[in-house]
Amino acid sequence: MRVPPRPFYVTTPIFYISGTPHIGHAYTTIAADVLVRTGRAHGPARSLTGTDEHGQKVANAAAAAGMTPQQYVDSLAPNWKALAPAFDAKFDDFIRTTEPRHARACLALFEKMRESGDVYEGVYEGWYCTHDETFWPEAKLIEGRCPNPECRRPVQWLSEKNWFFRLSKYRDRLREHFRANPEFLRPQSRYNEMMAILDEGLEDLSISRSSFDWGIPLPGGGVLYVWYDALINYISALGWPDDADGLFRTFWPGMHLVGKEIARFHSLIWPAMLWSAGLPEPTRVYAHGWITNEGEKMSKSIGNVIEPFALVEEFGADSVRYFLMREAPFGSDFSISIEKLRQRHNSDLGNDLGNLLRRSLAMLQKYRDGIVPQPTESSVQERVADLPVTVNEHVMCLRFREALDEIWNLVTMLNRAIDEQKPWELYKHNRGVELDALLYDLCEGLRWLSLLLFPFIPSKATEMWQQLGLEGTPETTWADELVWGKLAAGTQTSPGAPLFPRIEPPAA
RNA sequence: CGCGGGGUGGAGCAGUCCGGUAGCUCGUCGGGCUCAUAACCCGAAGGUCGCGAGUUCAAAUCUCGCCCCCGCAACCA
Repeated sequence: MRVPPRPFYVTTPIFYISGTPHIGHAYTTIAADVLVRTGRAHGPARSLTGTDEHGQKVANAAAAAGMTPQQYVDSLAPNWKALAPAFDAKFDDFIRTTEPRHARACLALFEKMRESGDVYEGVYEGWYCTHDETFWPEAKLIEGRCPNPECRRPVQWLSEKNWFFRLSKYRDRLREHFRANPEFLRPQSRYNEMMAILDEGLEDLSISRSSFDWGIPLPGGGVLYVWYDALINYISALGWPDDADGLFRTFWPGMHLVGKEIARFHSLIWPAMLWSAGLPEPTRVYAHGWITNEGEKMSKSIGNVIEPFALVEEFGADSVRYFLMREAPFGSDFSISIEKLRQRHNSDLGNDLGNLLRRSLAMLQKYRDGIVPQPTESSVQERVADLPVTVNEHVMCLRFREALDEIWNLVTMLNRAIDEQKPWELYKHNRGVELDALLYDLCEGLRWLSLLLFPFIPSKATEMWQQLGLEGTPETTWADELVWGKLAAGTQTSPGAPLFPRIEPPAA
């Protein structure tokens, strides 16, 4: 997989506002944040997240709560705005689909598509379950009732006049695009799935609704279908179509991070919409897997939902970020457990990394008054020469785990250097030159680690940076800073508290 | 024949697309070290890669058949 072009624009899905944030939302959010922070270390980069606020479900829930839909979504938006900061994720923009800038873009896109002759009026009808808000094909119905096992209510025949998008027209172009760009949709399993859908053919898509009015109103009546409206957020947030700030010009096309269940909307429908309006398709869609709790799907009814905010409270944002990025290959489903998270925290972060910083600075303190010495040679420099490029490639191709594996090689290398060279003996036998070389390698190696790890664990990486006595933060351009020997001799370090204090398992 | 994911040392997982000495983390056991958050380093034990057949000089990897587990139509990334 190639490194995507820059400038670099990455988005999370917009989250459906009437739910509550769970660990899966955090997963996408963190991945996007790691990506964009790494991107920013190399040049211009921009990130977007937000909320999806239209649709009948929202309208119903608002009515049930005795509020107008607008009051209702306003009351929920803060929950979602709090998600990213809780995980130390920083986004350049947060879009709500109820904002005027979004409505403007949606209507403009609708117009463009109509001008292309891809929008026509038709009748949308079928068997409808009011409770589930879903149309069911005749064949799916069970004894004339809703096939959802938890519903089984009678369905009714519904028929309304709506706008349709001629999606079928774009099948061949989509197939061609998929064939020519095997990296357009990742991972491979999703790509195969979409190809299979394309082989079967695409049906036109109803893109408006007239049975309720909580949506973006169309000039001739009715509102836009919530999914149609939702996808457009990726460009409405860039200021399209006016593009007064030049953001669209600079950052589009971008890359979408989504969950596997919405791969279809992002890799088939969305590109077709853009093409119809004469705009370029996204550079890439990455559909990651789901997180399960010890192998079981999280659900409220089972009662095994892992609350993201509680997790952060117990382990800290950096530990959770690290765990989610390190534990499994990005893309496939994986199971998390509190016990595994605790182990990663103690073993990788506490023992390997935190302890490395602590023991290194402690020796520097003891032998050299905490002042970075002047080195003569390095046993590490050559072996890390390729590290920044390797790590960047892995992250940009969403191989977060592999990136961390590479970074951890440096952690191990430094821990090993201490054991092999035994600084306490060098000190005892007055072998100052060798001691200085080693101590410098350790500090410089730690500085590199702080820079390389910043996208993953921003606040702890910054703490490392400060303990090393460095100015500013590790949020800088890699090309300038990841140069071996940049750490100035004479720097006064200031050792602090353990980076990742051990977390003991609950008493049995 | 609905769709999708998976079955690899005690646990959790890579590797499977592009066949060629089975790898990682944790755990266990033994050793080393004392700078450090009972942390660090080295070594060892432990696997017929779900089952069967086929292709091949060679199969965890390709082909066919079978068994088992888990997700999707629901609060959802």
